[in-house]
This record gives sequence, C-alpha cells and structure tokens, in this order.
Amino acid sequence: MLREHDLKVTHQRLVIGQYLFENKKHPTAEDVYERIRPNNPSISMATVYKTLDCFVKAGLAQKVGTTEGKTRYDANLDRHDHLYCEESNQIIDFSNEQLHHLVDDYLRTLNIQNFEVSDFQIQINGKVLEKNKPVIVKNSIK
Amino acid sequence: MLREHDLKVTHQRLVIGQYLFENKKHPTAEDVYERIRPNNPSISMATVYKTLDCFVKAGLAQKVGTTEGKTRYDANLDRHDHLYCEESNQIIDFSNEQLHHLVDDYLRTLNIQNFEVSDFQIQINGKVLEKNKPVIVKNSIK
DNA sequence: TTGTAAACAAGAATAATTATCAACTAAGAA
DNA sequence: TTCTTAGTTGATAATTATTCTTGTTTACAA
Ligand SMILES: [Mn+2]
Ligand SMILES: [Mn+2]
Ligand SMILES: [Zn+2]
Ligand SMILES: [Zn+2]
Repeated sequence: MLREHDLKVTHQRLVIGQYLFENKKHPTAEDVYERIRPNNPSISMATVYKTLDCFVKAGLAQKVGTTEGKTRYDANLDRHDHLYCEESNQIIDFSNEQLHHLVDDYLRTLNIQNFEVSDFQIQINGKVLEKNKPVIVKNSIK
Repeated sequence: MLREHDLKVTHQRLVIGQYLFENKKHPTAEDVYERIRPNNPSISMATVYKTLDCFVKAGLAQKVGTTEGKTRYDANLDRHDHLYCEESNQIIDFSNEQLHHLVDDYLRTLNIQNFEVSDFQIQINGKVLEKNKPVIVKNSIK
C-alpha cells in the first residue's frame, strides 16, 4: 500500500498505518501516539504528525474537521458520513448508499452558480445512548 | 438580544456581536479581532474568545468545525448547510428547505440503534470559481 | 555493498486557545 | 442617586496542538 503510493516503507509508517487502517476510528495525532507508544517507545510525536500528514497527501487518509480544536484522521476511504456524539466527541462512520444518492442527485438538480462541487459529507449530530454498546445502522428500505 | 439571553450588555459584546450577526461570515477569533480592532483598540484577544464562547453557550452562535486547526464561528442560526471552498478555505452558507427535508425524512426511516440524532449538517466541498463574484444557489424545482 | 535522498528523534519554536487575577462596570436594590 | 456585587474585561502567563530545525539514521536503487 505504501509502495503503491511511492512512500518509503519504514517501521514507523507501518505501525501508524496499521493502527489507522485496521480499526477505523477517527483518532487525533495524540491518540495515535499514545496507542503505538507502548510497543514503539522511540517513535516521536513529530513523526506521528509527519506520517499522518503524508498519508493525507498520498490520499491514504483524510482529515476530519471537528469543533474541538484538534484534527482527527480517518483512514476510511469509502464514501461515508459521520455520526458525531456530542457527549463523548467520538465520531462514528455511517455508510448509506441510498442517502448518498438521494443527496447527490438532488444537488445535481440545483445549479450553484460560481461554485464547483467536488463532494459532500453529512455530519449527523446527536449522542450515543449506551456508551459501551455499538451503534448500528439498519436500512429500512431494501 | 443579549438581554433575552441573560447576558450583560457590554460595549465589547455589542461590537463583536454586531460584526458577527450583521455579516454572516464564518470568521475565526483572529478574524473578529482584526476586524473590530481599528475602532476598538482596547479590546483584547482574550475578550474576543470569551465573548464568542459566551455567544455559543447562549445559543446565539455556533462553532463550525474545520480542518485548518482553528475554530470558526457562525451566527446564522437558521438551519443551513455549508459550502467549503477547498482553495480559499471560506465557508459559504447554503440554505435549501427541500434538501433538508429530503435528508431529514430519510434519516427518520432508518433506525440507528443506540444513537439519538439531534440534527445534521451537510458539508459540501468544492471550489469557488471566480473569487470576487458571489456564489448563488437556485432551486430548480419550485 | 554503497551512496544518497528521504525519514527520523529530540527538542525548540510557533500558533491557537484557555487560565489567572486585579481592576472595572452593568444592573438591580436601597 | 448611590450602593453593592456578581459578572466582565485586559494584561499576561500558561497550556495545548502543531510545525520547524538539526544532527543522525535508514530505505533502497544502483
Ligand atoms: Mn496550531
Ligand atoms: Mn487548544
Ligand atoms: Zn470516517
Ligand atoms: Zn453558516
């Protein structure tokens, strides 16, 4: 994956990439650092930032805007939206083809003058009810 | 407006509020500070932050998440979405009842287990074509 | 195996935001 | 009006998030 994107394969990139890609959370740089540190005590915070940034530039991850004053990173490259928990600040992936089409089709019927739309993302605010249980989305229409 | 929200009426709040409410931009704290400073040289940055924060807490404004590492503030309290210009980083209000209903209705048909939706906001990414001309949205369907 | 550009760790530097605190003031009570 | 006081402000220090600098190490092409 790194090679495909012309990135040198280093231990640091493998470790950070593995965490980011395997469990699709939306961690801050700090989160990543804390997580990988126990097994990789020599990796520095600057490297975490540079690595995340290089993933973003390579298109392997994206930044997610928040209101908390820190940037979150997302390795889920599929088209998806986000559930923002107002209590825990966690961001949960939400994928729904129909919803996407619905909005996409509608946006195409509008003509937004002087603005070229590239894509969109829906930020669904609310709160997780039971903090330990998972959030599951079910499509009512088949 | 301030009195209705049990906020003491101070010169600083009037000045900052006036800027924020009259031209519905999405300024950073720094933007607000730079803008009001010429006519109010004694207002401090800390006051700008505290004032914006108190507007948010009172429900007179909202924070807008960005990917730039600084928070933006929005005094447009109507339900609306945002056009994010990837080039200039400006955020433009986008209001469309139909689109809102479309998404709202659809979200209600889903049952998102263990998550209580309060509201949502669509982030439309793209770029402003001609930087000096305005961005206008027209509804194609009446 | 070696040369070299790229990447790294450590720590300094900067940028954004928040905290502290003494002085001031809005606004209600007397 | 004047008094009282809780809330607000400005100056400045502190904290937090991120980026920069520099000497050292490493990936990998030749
Ligand atoms: Mn910063
Ligand atoms: Mn901060
Ligand atoms: Zn995501
Ligand atoms: Zn807005």
